[in-house]
Amino acid sequence: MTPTQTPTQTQNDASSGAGTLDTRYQPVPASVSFPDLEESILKLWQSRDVFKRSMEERAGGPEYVFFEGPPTANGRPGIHHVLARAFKDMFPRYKTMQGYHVLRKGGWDTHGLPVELEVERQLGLTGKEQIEEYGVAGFNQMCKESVWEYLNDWEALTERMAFWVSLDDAYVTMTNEYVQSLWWILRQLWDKGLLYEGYKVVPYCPRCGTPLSSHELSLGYQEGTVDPSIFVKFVVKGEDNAFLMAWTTTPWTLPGNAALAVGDKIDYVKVRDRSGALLYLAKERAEAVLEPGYQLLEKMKGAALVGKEYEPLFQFGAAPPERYAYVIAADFVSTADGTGIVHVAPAFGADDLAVGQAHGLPVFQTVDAAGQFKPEVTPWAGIFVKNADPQITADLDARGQLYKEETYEHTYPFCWRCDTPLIYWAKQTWYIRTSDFKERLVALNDSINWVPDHIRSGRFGRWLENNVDWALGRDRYWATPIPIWKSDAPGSQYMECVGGLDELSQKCGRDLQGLDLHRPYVDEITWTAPDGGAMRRVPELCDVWFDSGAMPVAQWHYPFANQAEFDTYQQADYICEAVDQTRGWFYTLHAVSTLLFDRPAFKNVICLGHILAEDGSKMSKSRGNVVNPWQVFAEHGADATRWYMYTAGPPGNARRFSGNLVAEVKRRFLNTLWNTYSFFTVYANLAPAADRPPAETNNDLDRWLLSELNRLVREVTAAYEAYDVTAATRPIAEFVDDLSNWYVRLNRRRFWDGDAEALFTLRHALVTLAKLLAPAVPFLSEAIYQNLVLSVEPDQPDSVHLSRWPQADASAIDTELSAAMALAQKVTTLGRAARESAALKVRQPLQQVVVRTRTADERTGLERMEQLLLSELNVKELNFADEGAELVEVEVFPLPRQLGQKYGRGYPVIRRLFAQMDQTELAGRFAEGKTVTVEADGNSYEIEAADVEVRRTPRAGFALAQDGGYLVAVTTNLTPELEQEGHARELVRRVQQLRKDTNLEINDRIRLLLPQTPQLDGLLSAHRDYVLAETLTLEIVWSPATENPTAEACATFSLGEEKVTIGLTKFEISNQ
RNA sequence: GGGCCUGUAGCUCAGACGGUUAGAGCACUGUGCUGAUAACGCAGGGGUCCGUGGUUCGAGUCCACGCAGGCCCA
Repeated sequence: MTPTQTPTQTQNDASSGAGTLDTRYQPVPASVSFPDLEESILKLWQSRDVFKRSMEERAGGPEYVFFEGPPTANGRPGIHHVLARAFKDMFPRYKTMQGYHVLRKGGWDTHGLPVELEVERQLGLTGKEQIEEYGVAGFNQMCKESVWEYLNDWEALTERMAFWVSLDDAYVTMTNEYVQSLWWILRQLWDKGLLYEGYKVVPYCPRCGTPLSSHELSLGYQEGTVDPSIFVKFVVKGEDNAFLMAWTTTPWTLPGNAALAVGDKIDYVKVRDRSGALLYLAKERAEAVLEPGYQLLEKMKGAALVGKEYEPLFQFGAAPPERYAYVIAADFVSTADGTGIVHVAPAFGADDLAVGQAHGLPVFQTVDAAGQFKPEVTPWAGIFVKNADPQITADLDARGQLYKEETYEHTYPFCWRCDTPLIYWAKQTWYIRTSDFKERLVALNDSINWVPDHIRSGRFGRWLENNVDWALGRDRYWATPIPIWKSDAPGSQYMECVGGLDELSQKCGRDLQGLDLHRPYVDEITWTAPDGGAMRRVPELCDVWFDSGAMPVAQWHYPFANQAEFDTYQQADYICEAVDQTRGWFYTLHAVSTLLFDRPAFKNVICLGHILAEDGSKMSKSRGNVVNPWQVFAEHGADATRWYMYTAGPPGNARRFSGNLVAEVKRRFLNTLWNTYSFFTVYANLAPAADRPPAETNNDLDRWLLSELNRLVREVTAAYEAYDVTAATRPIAEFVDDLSNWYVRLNRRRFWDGDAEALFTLRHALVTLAKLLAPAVPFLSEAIYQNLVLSVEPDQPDSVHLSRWPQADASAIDTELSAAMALAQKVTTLGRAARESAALKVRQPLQQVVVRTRTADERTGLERMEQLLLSELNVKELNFADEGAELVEVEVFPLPRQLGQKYGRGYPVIRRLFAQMDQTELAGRFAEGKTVTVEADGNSYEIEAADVEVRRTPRAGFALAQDGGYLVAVTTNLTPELEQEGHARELVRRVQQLRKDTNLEINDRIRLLLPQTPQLDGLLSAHRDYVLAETLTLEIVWSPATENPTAEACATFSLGEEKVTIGLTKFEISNQ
């Protein structure tokens, strides 16, 4: 690694090398099309192969590992992808500039339901039955091709926005290499006993015999469905005639009951009804549910009911081995309807199953795949469950366990195909036993740096704490097959998990190289089981989320190849996706890594909020408010789009997006920077010594700018290190504003004069800015760097993205100067406001400005800025309000922080008393260092000078403005001399306007024609040099412009009381 | 129904630790300045800091309970 460049070294480099007299920069037009500029930069990068070199040239440097969360290329990339890619891009760029080697391997997600649905749509198929008819081989072939449908769009967009990622080296989840790595992982989990077959509750159509996907489910909701609504009395064990009252709209699930759930913070009551039975239910529900005439006996929280055992309603078959039939606490319990006591049937509800798993409850699967009660449910065996509802209700009634029966109207899902009411039904599927690792998942999450921070213990942490086993299996076609083979011998439970293609070849005894590891081909592989059966693959496929979660391993085809690469890149320093990935990729990465390697998969993660339309509504095709990224790029450019994304608000917040919002940042930020850059090149090219750095600048404005610049470098670097994108970008915009509207404006004269120190300072600022901005706006920063650096220092890296990140030079930081300048800016603002209030133009010089600061240090700082203030405010003297007591009014202000802390409720009293006292006398005592003691209501308060702020306000004869304790006043009386000087400035301004109107070049010299009046005569004798120098006048001709035929232009205006007409001609210099 | 987040000017957003008069940009109006700027300066209108209650001498800021919106999960 070469040593990192510091500002000082830049100076040395420049002075030793490049500063020859004939150096020139490319002329930069004042206005620019950023989209055109960006296209040309793209060509430059291509021709110099900069992206590849940004990785190659850092080989051997420390590694910074970025993981690309794989998108699916079967849909068009949208603006939300631009958001994620913009945030993904900036840290690898930053780290590369810091000397790190950052491999940016791309990735594509190619499996899963979205792909299948798209192919179904293309083929006009609906449902699995038709897919099977069409043929799985052909269907999957279509999927394989469909996956790349929008690849070109993705590649083009990625390049256009300058997201540097190696797409030609991307991992692809459907390849045999990738699939084999997944198999290897599953085999590891299998060997550790972490794969098992268990129940999963799915919306299920008993007629079609198939689970429905969530989108199928959404097709079939029907409002106004009428179901039974029964209130069931569960007999409490060990209490006499006491019942837990539960409510259900699905009586057929009662034989599957395993527990009752309460909310532990919900209030419950125990009542005696008219029959004498003791009933437990939620306090809030008692009145609505119970027949009148009950008697309240007791109140308790749900937590007090937890653990209470009850008699199971039914018992079928062998006695259940596990503990069940007791009260548990669950957070899904509410008192919106029912009784606040929820019947839990793990086989028939997702909540039920989850809470059941958490408590180790049994799953009573009493219903078969046809939706009929199984044989062991003897009273109702073979009956379709919905038809059994009345019989079950009647049975409960007969046993005295039905409190009452009603009907209930609600929205219920039906099969969109056959209109059969769906049931929620637990089917057998493959699980990964993640819940065994809950504590490790939580503990390892603690070390991850989440942005925003609250995700760690909030959304993600909560998710981990409530971890349930990962339902891995899917009954579909286009995904990674679960590599488990089962013997088909009757009653056999023999299974093997296959960890790779070679292993599969061995097992079946033939070379399977070239076998497509998808359905249906992989299902054709069988061999003989030890028990004589045929080994056949289980039908399920993997959840696609497992594909992406396994990418740290599978992107390298590990462990079959690339051991070294895997070792280096197995843990990411940085990943970034939108917030919906907390339960998606963020979780699957974390889970796979924890189970396999017991360490987090990533160290830092930015979790982005979503993109909303300009009006804050959701962006969606149906609303027609989707923004096309290409259009925004074409109109405003990728830099502007990126900059908006970074600066619009905290990354975790949802952000509004529109072309208008991008246009605004382009105008305010990019244009300002561009114009400053353009300005620099104009004057640097006019001044031969432009890039000769001065040894050291003594100019306070230069030193201030360098101080601010180095503070900025420090601040931005720290923000990058903390993954705080807003803090890494917004301060740059503020600096550019200061640079353009303060530093450049105040120094115009020096640039005009070709002042080497000013030019060097500005160039240094622009070059440093280009580097600080490179990760965020890669195009504009490249354009500036190419011109300002490479034009004069050809030995520097030939792209800003190959250059080194600037280091803050602490010695250049002058906090006193920075504070003083900030105050000077404030005073200037207030001074102008004061002038405004008295209608005194800035052009008119005034005698005096009087400033009141809050502290003595601030006064010292402002004294250093005296020249600046005099010139900015166009006054002759700077004074401070603590001088000349006769000129000012005095007010003593008790400071709330000091006195509030000291005396608490005494503060308002002190404030009231002080207001009644003689302010001048009071101020005098504090000025002498004395304390003041006031008494009220028997309390005595001692106040020191430090506890008050003495405010002095100029008396009559001043115009003033104040803010936040600061006050600026200017004298309003005009002497003849001041007035004359004002006229001189007015004259200059008019001449300048005339020069402009006649299209003179900036450095053209002129001959000025003036009428000989006493006023102009006097004015010229007092301010002749000033007028000549400002207007580049070589000769004054005392002749009325209107009568002089040589005048090229003339103008008439008022100068005080007098009306004058002036003219000018260009002064031709021979021998030029 | 549960979890997390957000709520400050018409719009986009800042507001460490509770403390002097809640700020900036955009937009609007007026005005001034200008030989870098489709700029810039100044002024004006525009705020129940989502609501209610609490803690405190003092709350946009802390606490509680709500309301609205977003996301995720049911």
